[in-house]
Amino acid sequence: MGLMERVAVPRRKKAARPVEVEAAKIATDTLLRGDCIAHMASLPDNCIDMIFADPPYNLQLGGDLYRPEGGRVDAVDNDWDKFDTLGSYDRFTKAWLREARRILKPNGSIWVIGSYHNIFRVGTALQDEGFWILNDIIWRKSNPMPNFKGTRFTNAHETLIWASQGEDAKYTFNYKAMKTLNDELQMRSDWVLPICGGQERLKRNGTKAHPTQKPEALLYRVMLACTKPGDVVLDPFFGTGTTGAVAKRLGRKWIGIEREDSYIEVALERIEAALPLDESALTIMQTARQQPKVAFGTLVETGYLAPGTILTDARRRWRAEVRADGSLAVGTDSGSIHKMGATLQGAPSCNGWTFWHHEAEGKLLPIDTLRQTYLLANEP
Amino acid sequence: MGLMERVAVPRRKKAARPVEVEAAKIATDTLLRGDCIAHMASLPDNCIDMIFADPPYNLQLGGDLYRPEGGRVDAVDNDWDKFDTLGSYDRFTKAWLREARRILKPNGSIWVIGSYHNIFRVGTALQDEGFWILNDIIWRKSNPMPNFKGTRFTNAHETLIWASQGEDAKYTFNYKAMKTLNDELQMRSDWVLPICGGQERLKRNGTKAHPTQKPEALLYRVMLACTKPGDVVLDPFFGTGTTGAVAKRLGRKWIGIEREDSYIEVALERIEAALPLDESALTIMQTARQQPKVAFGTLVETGYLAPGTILTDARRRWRAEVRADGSLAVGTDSGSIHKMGATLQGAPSCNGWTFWHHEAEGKLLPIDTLRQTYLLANEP
DNA sequence: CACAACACTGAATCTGACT
DNA sequence: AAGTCAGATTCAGTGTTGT
Repeated sequence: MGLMERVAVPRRKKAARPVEVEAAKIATDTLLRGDCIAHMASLPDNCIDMIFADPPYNLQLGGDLYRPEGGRVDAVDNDWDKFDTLGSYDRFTKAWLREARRILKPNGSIWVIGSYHNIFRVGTALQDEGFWILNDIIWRKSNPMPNFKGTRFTNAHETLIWASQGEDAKYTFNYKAMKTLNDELQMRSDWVLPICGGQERLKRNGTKAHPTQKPEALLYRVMLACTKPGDVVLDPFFGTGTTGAVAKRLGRKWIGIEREDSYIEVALERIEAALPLDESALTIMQTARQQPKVAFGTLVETGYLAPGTILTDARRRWRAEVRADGSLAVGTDSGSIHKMGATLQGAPSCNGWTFWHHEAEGKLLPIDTLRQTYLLANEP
Repeated sequence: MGLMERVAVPRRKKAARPVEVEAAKIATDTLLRGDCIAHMASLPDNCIDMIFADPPYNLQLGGDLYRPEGGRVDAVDNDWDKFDTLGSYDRFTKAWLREARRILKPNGSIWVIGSYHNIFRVGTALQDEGFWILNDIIWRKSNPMPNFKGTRFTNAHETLIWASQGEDAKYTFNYKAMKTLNDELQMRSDWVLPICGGQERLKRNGTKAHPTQKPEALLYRVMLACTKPGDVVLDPFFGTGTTGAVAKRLGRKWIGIEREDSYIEVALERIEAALPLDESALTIMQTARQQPKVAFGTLVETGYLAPGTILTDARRRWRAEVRADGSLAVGTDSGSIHKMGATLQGAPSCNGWTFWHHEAEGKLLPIDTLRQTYLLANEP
């Protein structure tokens, strides 16, 4: 039946391990004028690190609707046509998502923003096309437009979906940078940010240049979270170029696609004026995972810790002896610092670096401090 | 093509103009044991004023998840949350929504709660079946479970969809009650509420009676917003009966459908004990007023402070550079404004907001003044 | 009895490099 | 492809135990 065929897309597991894809050379920091599906179709496979998309919320904004046959949808005001309109929107969504998926690298990720009018169609299409949703993010507007009629709740948020290429795909997530940005607490899925206004809001002849210009702070957080300096960011619905301006500022490369001449003009001026940050300001907090690894045995070899030293846990409940090969001995048993910590506690795993302590200057210090000392002294 | 067939369901226009339907007599304040689709099928047309539904989320969890301290996360692994494919989940969703639509009065409305795993499927199905989405509501959890592995953003919210029978359908919305509840400000589409725990969390033999019990405050707000006293509220996924307990308290009639005996037992006891229209019920709505906390990183994101800016202490003894992620860099060391302030002074802690200063109009001002400026401009 | 310290818990799609 | 193992990772709140 039709429904099953539609959703039973086999999950691509292509990114389960490092993929050696030759990244094609493409022109970046450029704006492509015209239809986004056609332009994406002209790009090679696996060339984009991140896609940020702010697709039209309804079909009026979308201009010509996409139809496989190439026909054009007329706006007819009856119920049947509204269903046809949902179907058209779905076809349009699937068409651009399919191209997006093809040009996105195996370890890239995609962001799409929308409101309740379209975000459920977009989310469903993302899943149906094989993307794997990582988070839905709520942009909570700190100063939304009130609901003047008092007929509903004030619509005070928009929704972003963040997805990878598949369940087992890798993706970039600068965890520590996000945690730092949020005063040392994990960044949550709800982001409080003001709407775009004041000096930032672009105007032409006194009126706003674009009806739904996104705040740069939103793109800033997205890019800081999910890209590295030098990554290529594509925005298929470029509008007035918020994505390009932030990419330039953050030292990322960008490609924008836009069909409206009036937006293009504004976008190019704007990006031209944006100032890139210098490299030192772009440095972000690294997670421990990203730091160079030091084997425990290295500390023994290099004399930071002598064989025969007695290690204990913080409460001195267990004792272990360091051996010359970097293993720990407890009674007749022995193994790595992690394995012994886990075994003694009966735990499934254990970080030996923080579990085991040594006596130094009358204090009990985790052996992790020795590793830090070693790293400082031996940094490249 | 399959998609068109799927969405081209003829829409019932029954709600386009005032409808004089004889409301059928049905038994209320009762729990129906068994499958929700079968039980809904046995109810007459147009007999329900509001539906609140908390369907399975289809979580698709992997293996066990362990906390950093070693404990195992007690995950949802119930059979009722398992579906073979997205397609089978969609068929299930459409089947219960279709019955729900039939038994819901023309001027009734429906609420469905979910997470990113299922809410996009649900929203799409609602629209395809002809429901008209009025709002999507974000339940922002004040105390969500963290992301233990640091792999994504903390999943700190769930989404509710509120929909009427059609674009021109009337529906109940107690605007003034919501405004009063929100300190005379329009109720927004994002609600901050704690998860269900403590005394409210129902237990059997010392363990939670239901893995996903919803807080009464959530149902309280939904019912207060969208029903009148005496209205009939149906919950097709009744669980431990939060909907029934709140309905009784607020003087609404309720019908619950549930197939798990263990939940039914708990639900009946609970509703029996609930007091109708108790004055104390109002206290559950006194949600913690969220103090406007601003992270230092927000000032960087929103352009109040540019990356690369040099901060100093009041006496200009130390200098630090602001980086893109809101961290401060001093030499090779870096960290949050608080941590770096403490480190440099050799103090156990430090209030970075008052310690660090920036140059503005020839004066050295604490960065706390920037925070005040931000709050003035962006407070709702 | 007060208070501090510790233990436990919540709708979670929760590692990665190497063999 | 599956197995092995090093080792990184948590927030707000409730309830219990210990001093």
